[in-house]
Amino acid sequence: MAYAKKDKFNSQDVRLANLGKALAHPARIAILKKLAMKNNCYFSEISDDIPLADSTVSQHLGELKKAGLIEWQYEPPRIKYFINIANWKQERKYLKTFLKTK
Amino acid sequence: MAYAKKDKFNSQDVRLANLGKALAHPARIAILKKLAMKNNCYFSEISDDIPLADSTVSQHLGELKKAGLIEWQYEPPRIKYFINIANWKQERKYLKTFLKTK
DNA sequence: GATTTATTTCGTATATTTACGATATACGTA
DNA sequence: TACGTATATCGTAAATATACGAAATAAATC
Repeated sequence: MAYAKKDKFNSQDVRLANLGKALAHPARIAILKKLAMKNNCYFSEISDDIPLADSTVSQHLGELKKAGLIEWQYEPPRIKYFINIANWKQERKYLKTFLKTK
Repeated sequence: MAYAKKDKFNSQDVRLANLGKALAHPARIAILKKLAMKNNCYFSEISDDIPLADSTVSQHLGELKKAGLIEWQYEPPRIKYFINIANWKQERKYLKTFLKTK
């Protein structure tokens, strides 16, 4: 397995890399910016802004969920998305500490 | 889809995503941390710390060069690496502005 | 000129990411 | 129960990232 050696990395470094990965696509940056500005958004409000198919936007939202950066709530027939403030603050703090060491 | 989806992404978002990409692997995080701590390092000092083949470490250094985050100097028969302070500060500022909007 | 040392580049295999359309699901409403 | 709306998931193709060892490169030294 090509990636077995990744296990040998420092867990702090893995964590920062995972955050980097979450931010590594302009669609995901745009989603986070929009959620930050509006506090919360329905899926369609997000996908209207992103030049990709709805299914792809949904996939990017999935990445942000996986990274713990966003949460969602059913509001039938729609779904409301918002930033997971606690996690975001935590990650941001982590990242800031890293940025400071330079 | 209310709007045309062929529009390109915002260049600011692309730039942030590129920074995220540069930070999206633990080896690259580890390299940056080490360079920050020691100010500069020879290739071998870096690769000794990273659980990957030398050629792969070189590849990761290439990614960091491409992102403009590091510079190097030939010091035969070795190569000294160091952080590109000006660019790093610029990118960090960019990222911090993004982080603040949350 | 040949050898040694340090590092990069090449060739290539495999994994992961990104993208789309089609289909499925969940739920309110007729 | 059937239908419409909003969104997710599936299947899959194409692009990109990651990893390694082998070979190439560059400069110092023998």
